[in-house]
Amino acid sequence: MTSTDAVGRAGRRPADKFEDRRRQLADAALQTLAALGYARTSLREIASHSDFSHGVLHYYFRDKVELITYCVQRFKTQCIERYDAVATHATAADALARDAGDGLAATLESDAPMHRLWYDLRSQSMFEESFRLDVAEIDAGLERMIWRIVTTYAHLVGREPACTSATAYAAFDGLFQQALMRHLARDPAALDDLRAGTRSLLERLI
Amino acid sequence: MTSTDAVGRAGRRPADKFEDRRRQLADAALQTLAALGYARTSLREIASHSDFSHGVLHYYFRDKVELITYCVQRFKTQCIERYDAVATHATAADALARDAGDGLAATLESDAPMHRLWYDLRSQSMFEESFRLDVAEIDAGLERMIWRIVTTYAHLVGREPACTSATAYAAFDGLFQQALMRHLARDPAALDDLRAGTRSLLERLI
DNA sequence: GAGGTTCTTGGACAGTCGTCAAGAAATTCT
DNA sequence: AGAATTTCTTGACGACTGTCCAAGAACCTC
Repeated sequence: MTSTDAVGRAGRRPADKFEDRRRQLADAALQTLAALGYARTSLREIASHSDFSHGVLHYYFRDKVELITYCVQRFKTQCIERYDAVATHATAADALARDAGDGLAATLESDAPMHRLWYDLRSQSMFEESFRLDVAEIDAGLERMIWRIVTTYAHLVGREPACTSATAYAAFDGLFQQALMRHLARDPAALDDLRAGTRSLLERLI
Repeated sequence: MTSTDAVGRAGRRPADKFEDRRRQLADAALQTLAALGYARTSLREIASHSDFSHGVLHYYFRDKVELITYCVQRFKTQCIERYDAVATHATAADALARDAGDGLAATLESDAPMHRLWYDLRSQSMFEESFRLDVAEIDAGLERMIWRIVTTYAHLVGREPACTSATAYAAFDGLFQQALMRHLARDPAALDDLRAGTRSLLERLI
């Protein structure tokens, strides 16, 4: 029976193989979620985006909840790594503002499906308590990234931030979300407005 | 056949009765959506929140898409009416800032399920094109409301807004969304932080 | 290569979904 | 009042869902 018990199996000898397969399946699930949204993602749809049949999902995950939770956590680590890599080694304030705006616009354009998945999952967390912890941790990581940019910018112009970390993140998050929606609606000005808005917010929040 | 054709029926004589019932069913649907979220709302669940059985939904709506679309439009009119009623007849800047923060905090606390439905539907609109138009109109109405507050505040302190209407709305929307999530997670500081953040943003954006 | 373990498949299950149609019930009209 | 029409209920349908399982393929060790 242990051979079909994902939890018991997870801690065993060739844990690498087992965990690798979990990651592989979770990536297929994330790809499906980003394409269809949470409401329309089924296990068979996930399996069809992978190299396996739908039955294998219950060999590596106890049930759908564990799979989705694992996906959210995996998504979280990817986000944190990504955002921790955002370099803020600019030496001039306006260069930093430009780089920040360009960076946000670049990831919005290239990773739009991933970002809309993030907002979808965050909305789900308002209905499903089981998602809240992971979502809150991702949010905290994003808030730290924004705060690093804001404080660095402030110091480059010889000032201090004039708002809390939470307020700064909320403002940038709202800006990014609006830009994402407009970009998905094929508004050609969405990216430029995001760049301009980033600059405007940076100037205003310090 | 016209008796079972919702579209053909809608334009007939006692159109009031027919339209009233559509509104009644749509309200039951909105109540269900606010409670369960979009992903878990089924027609039978909606009917159980009304005084009718599930079959009647297809008498008043062609299919589920038309029902949900009708709900979004109805939700929109309620929002626009509500936000157009937000009085900005304060005569002092700090009184307006306080009223705005109190107003946002009050509706967040009393209508939290409705607000999380809004963010849920807005996320869905990033996946389902059919929602985008209505969602964009609600967003535009919200943006106008925020802009009225910002401009009124600016004029009360003898200045002009220092950002675009879109940027101001994005910032306040992000602030409100963060506060809503924290409030739903039973963070006792969520409402106070929303009030403080509102004041902070008003001061910063002009 | 044989035997045992691990992995994967594909089908079956019980339940739920949106949809529809037949007829009962309620209402309106004459 | 009865007839006609509108409104609503009930039960069914095919499709899809998450879950589970028997069977076999693939892999490894001896």
